[in-house]
Amino acid sequence: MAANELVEIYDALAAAYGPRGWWPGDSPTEVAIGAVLTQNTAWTNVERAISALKAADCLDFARIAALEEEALGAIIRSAGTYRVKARRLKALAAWVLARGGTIEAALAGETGAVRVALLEVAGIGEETADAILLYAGGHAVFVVDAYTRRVLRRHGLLAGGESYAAVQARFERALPRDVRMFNEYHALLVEVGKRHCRAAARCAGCPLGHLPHDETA
DNA sequence: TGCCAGGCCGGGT
DNA sequence: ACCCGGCATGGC
Repeated sequence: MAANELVEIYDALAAAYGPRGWWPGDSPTEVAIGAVLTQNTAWTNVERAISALKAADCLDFARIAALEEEALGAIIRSAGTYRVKARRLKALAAWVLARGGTIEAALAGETGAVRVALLEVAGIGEETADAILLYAGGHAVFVVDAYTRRVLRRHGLLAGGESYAAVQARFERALPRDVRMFNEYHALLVEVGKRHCRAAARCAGCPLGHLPHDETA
């Protein structure tokens, strides 16, 4: 890879799309809840569930902790896998309440330690943890998701099969450890992924045209 | 109309 | 240490 191909990709995407203003969500609480709801799920379905939570005045960890799991599931039904997600949101709510009662308090502290603690919550894996850390907590961790992998794979920068940690380390080694940039970079990868690299779509016309393409990836 | 979406977990090799 | 099925709605 050139001096820093990941920086070049960032520059190309930033030039094409500009600031994305991510994560969609008005508060750290909404961001964290959205991170769970969007697991393997299209964002349009998550939006409905978040609206329903707002309408029920339940976009709040104390309220979620107090809700019956079944009732919570009914509210977030449109997000899919709603029984699983109700359980996971309850687990996250319990975690938040045990760490001060607000997501801001729960996420305060040294990044590595908070990450380890988050990963202990049932239903919070590496990607969800990192999305919460970065977009709700302002921690400098790079979020690796399906779009990240697909875009890099299609442009020859990943072979496929690399671990989450390996992909993440590559970004974090190549880039300045900067919350703002990590935030923006992940958002840009999702944008280019949605426009040009969806599973059954093609990369034609994408801003990374200077790189090799493998549209079967 | 089937396949897919901004994963994660548990059980089986 | 992997690999796989289950979870489930709504859009194209």
